[in-house]
Amino acid sequence: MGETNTDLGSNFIYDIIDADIAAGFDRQIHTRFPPEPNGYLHIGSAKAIWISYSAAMKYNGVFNLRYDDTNPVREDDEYVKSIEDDLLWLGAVPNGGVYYGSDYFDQCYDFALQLIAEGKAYVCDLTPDEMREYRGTLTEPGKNSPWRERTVAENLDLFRRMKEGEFEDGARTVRAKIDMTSSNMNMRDPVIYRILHAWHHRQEDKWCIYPMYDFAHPIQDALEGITHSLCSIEFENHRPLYDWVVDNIGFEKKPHQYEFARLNITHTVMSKRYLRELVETGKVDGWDDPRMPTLSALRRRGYTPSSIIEFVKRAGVAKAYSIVDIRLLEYCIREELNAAAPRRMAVLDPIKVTITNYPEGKEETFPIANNPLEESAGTREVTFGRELYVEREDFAEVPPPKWQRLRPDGEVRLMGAYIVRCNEILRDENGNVVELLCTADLETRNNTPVDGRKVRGTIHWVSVAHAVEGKACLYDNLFTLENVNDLPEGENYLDYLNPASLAELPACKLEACMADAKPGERFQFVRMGYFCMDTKNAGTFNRIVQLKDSFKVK
RNA sequence: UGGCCUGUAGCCAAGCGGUAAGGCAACGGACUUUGACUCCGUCAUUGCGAUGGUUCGAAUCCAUCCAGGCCAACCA
Repeated sequence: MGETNTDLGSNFIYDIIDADIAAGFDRQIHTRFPPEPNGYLHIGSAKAIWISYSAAMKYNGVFNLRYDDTNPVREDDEYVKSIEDDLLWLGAVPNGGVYYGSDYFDQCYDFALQLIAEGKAYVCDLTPDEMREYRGTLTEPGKNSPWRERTVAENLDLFRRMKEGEFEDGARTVRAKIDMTSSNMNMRDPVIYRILHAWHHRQEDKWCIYPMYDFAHPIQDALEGITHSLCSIEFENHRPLYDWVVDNIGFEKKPHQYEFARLNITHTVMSKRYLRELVETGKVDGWDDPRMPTLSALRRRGYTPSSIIEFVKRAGVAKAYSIVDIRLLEYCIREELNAAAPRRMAVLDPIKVTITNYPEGKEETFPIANNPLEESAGTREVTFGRELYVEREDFAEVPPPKWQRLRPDGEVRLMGAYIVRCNEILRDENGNVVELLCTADLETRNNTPVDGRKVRGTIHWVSVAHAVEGKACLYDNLFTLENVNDLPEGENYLDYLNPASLAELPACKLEACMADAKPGERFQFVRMGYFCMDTKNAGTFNRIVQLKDSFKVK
């Protein structure tokens, strides 16, 4: 999955597979990623993808992409397209193929027929309310449906007529005949087929009955030859039903389900339902709004696939509920960009600097390394002149302890160019600093001072006459909730992750920016201490600058 | 208050009866023409949710308790 991710890491899924192999398991390892096409993939999806994909790769196995499209009213082709794009972007090539759960509807129907014929499933006429009543509660057993003992012939007839469209939505269901007294609610005669006259994005109007997830999923897995069906932990309670379906249909090669804890990240909303709500209510510009935790948004922000995979690997795979610090994600992109991304100098909040001993009209260029850590990145020529801008926060009139940057009567290195000394501060009528008058040590010219004195600080600068102006889009984190750290003791902030909280979603702010880029050159930059980085492959975490207005901001 | 799952540092996480890996974060310091990076150091001193027990020896086994997660859609 990308050259930087040949190391598949380790997790307990591998241990399970190792144990299977040690016990004589002789089938080729086969996994799958089964998203429902009802939204865009997000960084939590990346974890699920990585777990299944890496398990297949580690054992020279097979990895399928399968759209789990058994609920026609929620699914859409827009999502199908985006999912495949994002999956491929991550590098998780489905070497086993791309499938649709709905393509197995014929088999699902036949298997349901088979279960009915064997007396293992029946057509139930209970209304939803009645069914709820008969189901019992967490602490009380349910009771058998009055329709549970219908004859096989009658069940078969009814099911066929359900398929023919004879009945209204919800009028009847097909239920697996298991155990209404089970302590596992999923085993209390679960519905496996429902009537739903709806347009399916792929099957169109072919069907008016649809198999439920618990019935369709194990069938899909078995049919595709999946050996290890990996899913998140909320399906743990469904495993007995999964096995029931596999066993009672009588698949020879049985897939097995294993669960892992899903990914949570601090300050980040991962619920697809809420994400969709943000999109649909227009609180964000779309699924790829830079504030979203979707893969498409992260891509737009400049996160690389490998940095996301690295994050997922470092966060680990276990069954314990956890919330990973988003700073780990930021670390992963920082680590990668630091090694590879070309740099530019940039100034967001400019303060003018005039080099008083530098002749008016004169200009010269300095070669500056594009990436000091990577010689092959080469250099660029940056034009220097009498009038410059530097970052306002690189100057401190009253410097704090250990201050290394510009200060009154202090010296600082203009990166790649001269050492300058601040001699005078010019102010407006309100006393605000508007300009610094400096002198350059013209001997230094990108060298150390001839007298051997030490000048510690180094700051970015741009030439007033040559800097390229752009738009900066600044934002922090993904969804940041205000005062998250000030929540009452003992309260889980995830409780606050609801649409009401998200009303406070921070807006993207456009700010001016100047950089030593070429006119029209597109780049994002990341501030990491005091440097900037570029570009189409670069990413971000603390702040982003986009020189081109490549996305709209409300 | 039924069942299943989980509980190791601020955040993740390894550990699977032999004396607490690693990463992120944080904090010192060195280096530095990016206060970045890099480097060095500190960071669970009998402590692994708690309490008992078994054992020469327990984070690892047993019991009880506590805390958190999931489950009562004709969603996935």
